[in-house]
Amino acid sequence: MAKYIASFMSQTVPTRFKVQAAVLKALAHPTRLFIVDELSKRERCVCELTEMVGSEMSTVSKHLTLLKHAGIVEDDKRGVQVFYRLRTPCVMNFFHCVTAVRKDATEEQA
Amino acid sequence: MAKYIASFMSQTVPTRFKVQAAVLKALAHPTRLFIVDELSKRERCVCELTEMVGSEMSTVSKHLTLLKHAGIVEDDKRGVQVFYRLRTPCVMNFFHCVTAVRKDATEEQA
DNA sequence: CGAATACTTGGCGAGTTGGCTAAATAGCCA
DNA sequence: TGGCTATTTAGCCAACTCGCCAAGTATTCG
Repeated sequence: MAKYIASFMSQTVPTRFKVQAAVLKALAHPTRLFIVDELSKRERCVCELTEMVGSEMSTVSKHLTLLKHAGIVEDDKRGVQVFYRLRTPCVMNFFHCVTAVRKDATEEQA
Repeated sequence: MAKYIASFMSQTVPTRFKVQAAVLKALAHPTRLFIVDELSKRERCVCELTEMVGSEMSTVSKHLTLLKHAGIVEDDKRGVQVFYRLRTPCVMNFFHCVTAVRKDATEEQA
């Protein structure tokens, strides 16, 4: 039965959802959310973020690379340091909405 | 060095980011975004969603369970069918913002 | 009751993630 | 040049994800 419906659509799950999911996936990690939150205040170099996060610099660097590929942050090498900043302040809107979902859930759900 | 900074915070990456990341993680899948988009229009039973998605019902059911645990949808058994609907219409705000991030990224990035 | 429908759960396998350590790379300065 | 600092890359491994199929549960109906 699913086959008939599917045949009506060029793809069962449209590309736009894949693209959006990729962005959400990039944000869906506590450390990366923390980084994004910090970068919403001001730009930071990798070493500063590493201190704040409290894991290995290589790990933080990987998180930043991932955020960069998702189009969420951009980098800027100055001397020996690499500074990261948010590309889209809009990203911060997520936080309010996500909190709302969560609050709702904990209030009403068992 | 990271240890000194970390010691100032009760946790290096606060709990609120873990909670928010969990919600984002639940949304970070093409099929689940598709389902959320459909449910933003009207409630649907599992069999309807299964047809639209085009995978096994067991797979769709698992996605729905995951969304339910994240507090994004709620279910309602009526007879032999289970209807799902969004708990928070707010979730749809994500879509506009995520699209903005993506558009930005593809325009400016190589 | 037994059969059919709608759904959920369990288990398996391929692929991905996220942390670490170690090694490579890049820029600065003596 | 060599040495130091900042960062990225590579390689490893345990844990998790997501698809499928098969089996289990629940509700309706004859």
